[in-house]
Amino acid sequence: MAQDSPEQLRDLVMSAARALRRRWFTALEPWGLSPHEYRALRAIHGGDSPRLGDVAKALRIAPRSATEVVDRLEKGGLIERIPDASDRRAMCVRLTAQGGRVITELDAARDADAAEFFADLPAGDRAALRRILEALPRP
Amino acid sequence: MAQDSPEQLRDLVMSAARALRRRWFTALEPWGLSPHEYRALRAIHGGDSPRLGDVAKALRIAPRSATEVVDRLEKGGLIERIPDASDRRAMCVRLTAQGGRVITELDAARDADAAEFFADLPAGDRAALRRILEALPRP
DNA sequence: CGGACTTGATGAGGGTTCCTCACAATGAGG
DNA sequence: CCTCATTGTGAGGAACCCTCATCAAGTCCG
Repeated sequence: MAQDSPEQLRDLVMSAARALRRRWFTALEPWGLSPHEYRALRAIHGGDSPRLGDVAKALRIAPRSATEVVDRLEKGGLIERIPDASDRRAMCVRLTAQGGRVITELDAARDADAAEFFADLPAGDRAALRRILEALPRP
Repeated sequence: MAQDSPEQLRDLVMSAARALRRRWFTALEPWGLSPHEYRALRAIHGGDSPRLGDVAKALRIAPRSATEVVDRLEKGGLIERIPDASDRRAMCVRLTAQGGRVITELDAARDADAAEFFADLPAGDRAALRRILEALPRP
């Protein structure tokens, strides 16, 4: 019998990821943000007023596409463009007060959802899951 | 210390899924199919000459969008539209001989890739991973 | 210094993939 | 028959990504 076959494990991993992603989408809805915009907001939050080009690198998209994501976030009042002090060609991006609030709320919602998702897992299983997943090939 | 925290587990699951998805995408390239087209091909293969509407349901997309996916696959010679015997409004979709060959090859490549991905995992860890992932909430 | 090349963001235009809405053909029920 | 629902699809649009061209500004080098 092909118990614990690689195909089965792959499907289980993908299924768990899909469930997480779907929950995340749903949790994101009240804020009117797409997953991609959240990712950008997060990159800007973590990157300490990064340039547009840095945002593009963080999101692995073309610089031109970063302009569009930043446009949307700026239109929503979550971030603002500010000139780079050391290079007058470049624009930096930074969270507004509202953007800071939103990302705090979103991170909390995301963590709460993760806690709920793994709630029924005993401590031993959590440790095993972490150890096993960490042993898998990196992207 | 927040060891084995839900957030960490979530990130690990997502990371493993991302790695699998990226490998899959790369493996798919030689056939010139997008992941979505592969999924459609699979749904058609498994669905025994389903209607366009059934394909849409299986892929969780709007019927209008199923038309487009089916258009592309038909253009590539992998499937063909045939009239529904019992309802003259409806069109059914079925694999061509080439489509059958392609999906056989793709499934084999996908399974081989999964085997490689989980190759270094001991049997005990495989069993534990399966058991733990199966215990998680379903989508 | 001053010209040549590079680099940062963005306008213009295009492709993919999804959507909603409208519609013609067909089926189903009074 | 005469509605009313359903099936696939044309039309048109939104989101998201791309490349290429452009302009301003930095950098390099004789």
